[in-house]
Amino acid sequence: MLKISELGARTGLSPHTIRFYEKHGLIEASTRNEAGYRFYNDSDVRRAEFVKTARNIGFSLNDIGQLLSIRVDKESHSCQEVTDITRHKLNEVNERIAELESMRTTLARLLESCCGGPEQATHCSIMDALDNGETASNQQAGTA
Amino acid sequence: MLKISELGARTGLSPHTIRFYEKHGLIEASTRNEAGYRFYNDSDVRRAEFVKTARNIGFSLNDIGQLLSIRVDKESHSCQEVTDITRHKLNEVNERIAELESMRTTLARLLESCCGGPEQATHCSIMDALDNGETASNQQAGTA
DNA sequence: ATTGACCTTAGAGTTAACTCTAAGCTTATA
DNA sequence: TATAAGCTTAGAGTTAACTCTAAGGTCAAT
Repeated sequence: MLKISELGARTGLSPHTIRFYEKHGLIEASTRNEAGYRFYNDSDVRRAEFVKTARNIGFSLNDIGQLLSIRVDKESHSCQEVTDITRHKLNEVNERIAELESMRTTLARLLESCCGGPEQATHCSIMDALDNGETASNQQAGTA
Repeated sequence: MLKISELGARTGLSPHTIRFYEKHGLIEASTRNEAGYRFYNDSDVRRAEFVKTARNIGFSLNDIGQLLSIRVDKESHSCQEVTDITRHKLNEVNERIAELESMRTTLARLLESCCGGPEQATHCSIMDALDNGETASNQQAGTA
């Protein structure tokens, strides 16, 4: 039976975070001593490790709550429910990557266009581009 | 001279957001009428459009504040200051993309491993993987 | 018995970037 | 002249996931 700081050492979560997760129904201490101290048995530890793993992968606490409710009663849930959650997360991740890649393209183009030196920014091509409303989907060509 | 809702239509920002940006020093209305209504001249509009462009690219409001302080006095700032801000943002974006790609790899692997069907989740390979602490940097091979 | 480390709770604070509300003027339209 | 649409302010609420604080009780070691 582990105390909260020991569970923290085991999982890499702080005691604060463990209590926070408990408040949100993700982790529980199945026993307490007379003084109210939390004690975690093997099953509690495995659940906490599940939470940490899912968190590392990038699932939100809300997603993890859904995965846990499947985990405690697998017979009543299907693989499809699990893949739905996973696929939904993958879609979110893909969308976010696409946004960031668009930003990356624009930022890289801006950096290429500017000398980056100690010159006054009076004719800085990055400032010009921002003034001219240039974004990823809107590259100006030439000098009009 | 545009009223706040007209500037909103021009930039795609809501009046609420424009006031919020004003509170943070990003946008200003250089004149007000007797009743206190904001009016935006051409220079104000260009500044607001600069803000919107920078925002679209992905700069934070804090970054934009720095870019604006260069913009209003370009002679006192160098191209290097501009590229420093840009490069820093690009680094952030690259780091975040790397994290998300790691998540994507793991999520895709999980999805491939699971049938995704109406079967009970009792032996779901995604649930098993989460129980076994599998992450992007930690692929288990075989059945040990 | 004392000290220090650790535990408890409720609740507030953090961050970013909005978003909304309430109460009350002002302006434009019919 | 109504009336609706739009403007003003200060300030509160939202979201996610923590993170910290205060005030106090407990436990292990000396």
